[in-house]
Amino acid sequence: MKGIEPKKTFLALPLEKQKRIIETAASEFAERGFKGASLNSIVEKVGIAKGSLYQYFHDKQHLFLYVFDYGIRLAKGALKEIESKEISIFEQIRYSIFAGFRFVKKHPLIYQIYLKILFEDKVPFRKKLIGTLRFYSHKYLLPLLKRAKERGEIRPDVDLEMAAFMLDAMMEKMLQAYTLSYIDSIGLYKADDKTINRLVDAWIDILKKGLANGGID
Amino acid sequence: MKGIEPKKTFLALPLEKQKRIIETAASEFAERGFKGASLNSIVEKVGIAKGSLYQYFHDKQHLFLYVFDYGIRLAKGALKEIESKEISIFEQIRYSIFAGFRFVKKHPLIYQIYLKILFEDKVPFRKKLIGTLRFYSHKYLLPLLKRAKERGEIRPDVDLEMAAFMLDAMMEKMLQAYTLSYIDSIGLYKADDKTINRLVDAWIDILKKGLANGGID
Amino acid sequence: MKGIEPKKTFLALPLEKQKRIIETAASEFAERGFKGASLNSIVEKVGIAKGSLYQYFHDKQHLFLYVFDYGIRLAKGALKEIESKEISIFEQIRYSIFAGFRFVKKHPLIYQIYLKILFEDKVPFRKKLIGTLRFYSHKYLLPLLKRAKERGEIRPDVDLEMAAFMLDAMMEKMLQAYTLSYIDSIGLYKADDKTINRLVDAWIDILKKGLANGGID
Amino acid sequence: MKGIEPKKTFLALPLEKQKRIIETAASEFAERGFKGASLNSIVEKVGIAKGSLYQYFHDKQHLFLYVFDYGIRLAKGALKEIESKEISIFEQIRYSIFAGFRFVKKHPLIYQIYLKILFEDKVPFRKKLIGTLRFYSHKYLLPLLKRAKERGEIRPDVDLEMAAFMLDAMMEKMLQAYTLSYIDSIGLYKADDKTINRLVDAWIDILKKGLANGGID
DNA sequence: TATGAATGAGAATTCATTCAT
DNA sequence: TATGAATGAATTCTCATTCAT
Repeated sequence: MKGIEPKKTFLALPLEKQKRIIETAASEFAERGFKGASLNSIVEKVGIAKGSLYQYFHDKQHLFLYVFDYGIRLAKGALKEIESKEISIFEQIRYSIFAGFRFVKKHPLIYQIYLKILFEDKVPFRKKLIGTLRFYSHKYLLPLLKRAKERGEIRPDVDLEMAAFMLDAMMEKMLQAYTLSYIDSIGLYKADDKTINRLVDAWIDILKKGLANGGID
Repeated sequence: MKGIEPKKTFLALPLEKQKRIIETAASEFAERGFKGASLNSIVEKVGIAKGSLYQYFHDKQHLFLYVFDYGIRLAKGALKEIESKEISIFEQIRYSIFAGFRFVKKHPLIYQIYLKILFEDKVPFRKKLIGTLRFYSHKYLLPLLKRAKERGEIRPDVDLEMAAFMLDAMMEKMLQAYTLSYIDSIGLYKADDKTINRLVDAWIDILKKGLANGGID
Repeated sequence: MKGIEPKKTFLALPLEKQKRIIETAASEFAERGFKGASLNSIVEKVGIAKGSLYQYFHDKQHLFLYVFDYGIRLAKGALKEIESKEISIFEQIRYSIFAGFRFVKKHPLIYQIYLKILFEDKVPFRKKLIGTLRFYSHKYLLPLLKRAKERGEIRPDVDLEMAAFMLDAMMEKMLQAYTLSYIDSIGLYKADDKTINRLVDAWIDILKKGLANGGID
Repeated sequence: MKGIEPKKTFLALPLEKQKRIIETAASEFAERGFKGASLNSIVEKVGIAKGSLYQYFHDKQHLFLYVFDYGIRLAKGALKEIESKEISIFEQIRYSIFAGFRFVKKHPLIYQIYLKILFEDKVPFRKKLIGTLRFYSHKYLLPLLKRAKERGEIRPDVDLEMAAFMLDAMMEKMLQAYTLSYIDSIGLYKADDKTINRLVDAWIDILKKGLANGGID
């Protein structure tokens, strides 16, 4: 992605300070969205002067993009490993979901920012951002499913694109439920770890029945 | 729900004027989100004085909540009819989805507000909103599924809460795909009417295989 | 000139208050130029809230243009009467100069603003402004000279455009000298009223010798 | 002039570097005026650190004054040669004008700064600048005219101070017309080279008639 | 009850100046 | 001597909210 470089002043900062700034900013964006976030509030929390932030980032948008990009890099790493595992498609899906869970547990703000931006109109670069980060997207799921079909794990008459859409929907929803419950304990679905496990198992079960060759594998 | 009552002055207004105010506000909130929406802009479009708005609603948040509540009431109405239809659970689901489509087509702003607000702002505010919407999967879908199980349309070992969650996720994602493509042609999945139809068909098909008694049809 | 209307809120103000605002703004623009003028400073001097100024004028530029236009209207009036007087061209010139003097004495800030703007690049509308207000410009002087030539007051071989340019230069310089000395008593040319009178007389004298038919009238 | 000395560190710099700094600063001041000029922008263009500029000059104002003074010295040099020429006063004037033209063509920024500053900012600042420039009409023109009168080239009854003022005004206006048309084609008087030549000729002609001994040539 | 002018806190951003290295 | 990061006051402008009429 272009135009997300911070000024070199920022990169010259002690890593500890860089991190403090990014995480404070992430927390502000996560809580208030792009428009709502206040640079005033960020500098105050970090404990630097207003002008300093502008030594580090060209403007609010650049700061946001950098924080977001930082999140993207973290997220991409989290899913990489699974693709190559020699396990059935259903196991891959299960792993992916739990990789997602681990990710939002470790970096809750990043996913929150993603959720915030998803439907905020006036983030000028919204389309680009959404395209960049769909946690379990076509790009990730469809190849997985195709290979599974070739291996005979999925019935030949299954509409793979449909299946990818369905998986995406489910996985993202689960992530949302997990995140929300994790972050502010709204507990929409009483989504504690135990319940989540049960949901995932039940879902994989239905999936198998719906997609797998020969039904109950 | 508490705190969403407008002042009495608003309810004393001619219905036509009430409607004009709500719909203008809805359009502003849909376009700019809660924080971004400008009361200035609303009163200007409606053609009333700024002070008047404060005669009708205590503050911006109250106005927003009332508009949102208004949307909820519309949505509930749209689903009422289906519950009573004497058709299989899978047909009910199909009907529900298309009812949703018709709804967002008829009241695009309402759904947009919902999307905007889904992850916006401070927790207590959001909690109230989302809590309201759980009605869909728990109060609407779960009873539907329970009755279907009783009628033997669904395998006895299916985890109904899980299934409700799954249906909810799918329907919401479809609505999102439909709405987004409808509203600003982001078209994450190129979800034109034809594609949507195909998705729904394929999905109902998988659902049947996953949930229905008799397994692989 | 377009786009110089203040908001109606401003026009609804008591005339006394309108005047106080315009004159305070004029004084600020005169002292600091367009870029340098501070709205903060203006509202503080006037004793109104920062937001109020924005109820009156769309932005800094609109405020400036209004103040400037207000000056233009004053200036145009000051020169109108002379054109029609039944006196020799040299008397008309003398009258014009003193009309200018009276004007800058009465409205010193207006002329100062004009001088400020003359060479300030970043006033976006600079070209238009300069075109609008050249105190003794071609548009004003050339017709005067043409009629004088027709009446035989000026030698037929005089290049009128050149003469207009020359008159313009002289008159404007005199105005500047007068203004500067009047405003901050720099006294570039010890340009007190007496000296100014002597300068004007001597100059008209040279002019007659240079331009008039038959030399010494 | 007091207060325009740079710090010793600046004078210790290689001449080439001094020049680069002054000319870059001149270009910035010319383009944006005193208030508008950004030290950030200057140091960036020159390629030195911001702190360094403060090693060389006490502050922004000192830098500006030094740049301006540098221009004055250049201008004085340009006029030196003419004074000693053994030609009639009218020829000297003609030469002076064209010397001025050549100067603004060679150092357009210097003259622009002069124009910018002419009426800018607080009085004491300006007083210093304009005082400096009076040298032209009083220290340069007046002696020229006195000698011409002694040589009998000018009528004995001519008010020389007045004449100096007049010449000054004309020459400045011509320079302005020339510069403005040269710099940004505002072309108040469409003052292209040809027109300028015609203006100068016509003007010298009128001057002769107005000032010269023997009157109507 | 309706109005809309007034308010002032708060937004993002700029920039001359300082100072530790 | 040279550096450039840090500062914070100042800039223009927005907007929810109040309140006198």
